[in-house]
Amino acid sequence: MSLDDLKEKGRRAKSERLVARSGADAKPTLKTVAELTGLAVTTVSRALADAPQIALETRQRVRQVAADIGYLPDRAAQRLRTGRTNVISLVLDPHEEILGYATSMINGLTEALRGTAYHLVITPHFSDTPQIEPVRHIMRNRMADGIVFTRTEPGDERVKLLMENNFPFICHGRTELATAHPYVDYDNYSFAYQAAKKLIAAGASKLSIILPPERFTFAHHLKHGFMTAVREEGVGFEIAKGVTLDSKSDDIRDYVFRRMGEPERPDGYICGGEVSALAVMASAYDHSLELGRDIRLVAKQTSGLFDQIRPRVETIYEDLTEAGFLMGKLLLKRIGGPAPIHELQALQTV
Amino acid sequence: MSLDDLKEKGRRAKSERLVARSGADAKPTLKTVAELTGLAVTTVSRALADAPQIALETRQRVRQVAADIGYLPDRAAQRLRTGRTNVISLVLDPHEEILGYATSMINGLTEALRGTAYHLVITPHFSDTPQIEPVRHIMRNRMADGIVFTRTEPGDERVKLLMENNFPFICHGRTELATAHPYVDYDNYSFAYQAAKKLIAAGASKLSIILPPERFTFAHHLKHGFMTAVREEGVGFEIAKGVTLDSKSDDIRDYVFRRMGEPERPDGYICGGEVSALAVMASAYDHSLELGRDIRLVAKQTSGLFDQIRPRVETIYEDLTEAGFLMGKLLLKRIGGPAPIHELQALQTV
DNA sequence: ATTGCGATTTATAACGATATAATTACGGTC
DNA sequence: GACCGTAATTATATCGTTATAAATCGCAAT
Repeated sequence: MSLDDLKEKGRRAKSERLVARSGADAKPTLKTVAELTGLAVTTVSRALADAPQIALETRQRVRQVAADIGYLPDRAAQRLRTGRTNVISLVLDPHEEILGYATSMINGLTEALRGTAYHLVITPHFSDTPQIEPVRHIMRNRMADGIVFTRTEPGDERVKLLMENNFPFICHGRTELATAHPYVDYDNYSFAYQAAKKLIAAGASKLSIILPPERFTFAHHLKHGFMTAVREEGVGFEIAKGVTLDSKSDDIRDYVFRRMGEPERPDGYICGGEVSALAVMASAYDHSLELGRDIRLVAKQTSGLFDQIRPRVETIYEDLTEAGFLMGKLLLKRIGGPAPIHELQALQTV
Repeated sequence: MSLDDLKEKGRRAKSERLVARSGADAKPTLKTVAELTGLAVTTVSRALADAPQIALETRQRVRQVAADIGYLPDRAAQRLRTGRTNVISLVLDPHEEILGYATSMINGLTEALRGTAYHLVITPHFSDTPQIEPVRHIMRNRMADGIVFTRTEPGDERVKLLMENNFPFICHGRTELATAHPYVDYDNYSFAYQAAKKLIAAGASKLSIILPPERFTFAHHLKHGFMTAVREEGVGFEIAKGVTLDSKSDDIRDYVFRRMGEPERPDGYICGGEVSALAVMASAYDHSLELGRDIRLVAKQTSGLFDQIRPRVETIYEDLTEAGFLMGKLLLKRIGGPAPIHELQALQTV
């Protein structure tokens, strides 16, 4: 086909388009583009997919026309035909009400998904059903191309299930399974270790740490880092009993308040979350104990919140937005092709 | 479980999948149910839809078989055929970093959507594109059956667009347009009014309020409530200049701190958000001003955060989770059939 | 027996995309 | 000019569902 022919074809297409404009306000489909270009639907499809068998010239022309009329492929049709959903599911545990936890993750994820065809679907996991249910459901019914979840456990059933079925996923936190799996984690060991060292260096003689529920892997990491530090320093310590970072904040405060009134009370607290840190501060306040003198505190900071808290508290930062972003990117890499797992792991430093 | 065990399990899963191609383990479709019941696909479809033309006995039998084999309709196919997406889009502004704002909304929304066929998709609205873009995109390309958005403006373009096109939506906050539209709002007028009255009753003589950016309707409501109260009481007042609730929290603190060092400083602050309230508290602390004596504060509380803040701060509660829940329910009602708009409006009391 | 009718069920055709197989066009070779 | 191979395009079938139209059945009325 000569250049002139192509130009002619283009002109024809253009005028037809003007005619069609008035006729159909309807949503443009491949058929629309096909009619405008005078090509077959199949050709248009392949042209837009940049298939090498389609002449470069044609590809460009199709691309142009598609852009002109604002053609966007129908997700449902693509999904039905290809089996790909273009959906990433974020399984959220409503217990994670730790202020901006979910928000930060979501912001990071959407940023990672930006410019891709992927949509982010929030799948709640209601407390009256087993943790694994939403994951199984998404996988079995192909509701998404990839799953993101959090609060990973040492022998996490979700990880097992997804690995067995070779289903793309990424989780925040990691298991203790022998098999490697994709994850993004924060170095909670170092967090607790360094927090303890800081407290001790500041003069604390008996440390206390409030841990997450024991079923989560990061509870073990925190505990391990904590124990290593206190043993190295030979300092007194205790682990908060009866409350966890998941407890209602009032319960945490009640516990800490009570403990502060007892003999041999701890004088250094490590808090893995912002709310629990505030609860410790409130307890100290209610006991008229002065922070930084009677009681010391190192908290994990995941938002800008503690910049406004007085008296100033020593914090160590965990970037959850970045974690979300990383998870998104790694998951996309995994979905694109089966990337080697060692490339799908990331440990954020303290 | 050992590495080899996992690998073996993986292999098994893989081969099962291959064998299952046409077997009973394949994802069940209408066709599967049709074959099992000896009925036509059409009949099964209608039976599951509880069409009255299908014999009751048949309906029950189909329902039973479908349940037995765990049949679930394919969303993509349904969407393609019916045009309904079974998706609700929540358009999120990443600027809404007001701690748990988004999380609360999402929790409420998922609770409202629970048990329905609707999925919640998070659509971010990036600051480098016009606010209306994601909404227009969702509407034009039928990416969702309904839209939820927040931070409504007096002449909100999104509301106009969606109303004009009769597209189901609900927003948090309301416009000042002549046309009624669905919304869920909080009574910010009363909030500011009552907050001011509380401060005055407690002895404050010059009030200050930090407002949201002026383009949002609720900024006007807050201002109006505030102004009404201070005029009624004939007390001094000012409106924070140069900072809004959307400002970086450090900037808010810097502003308040500076203002507190100047003559004729306000002695009563009204904060529409938790972070700004903390910034005021931090400023007071940094000036060694005592809260409740030198400076008073009434804050809007949307989480349990302030239960842990000391000294205790007077707050007025806004339930964002409930707002999300309400929005979900009202939107579903609107989607189900065109409910009269007056039934789709809710004003949460202070 | 034939017709008609309501009650059920079924066949067919789409929705919009893509994978696969088939077709056309074109230049070069003998 | 017939033949071939490559490049480019097109036809057909299909994903799983539902809307529409058509068909079947049993039974009563004629």
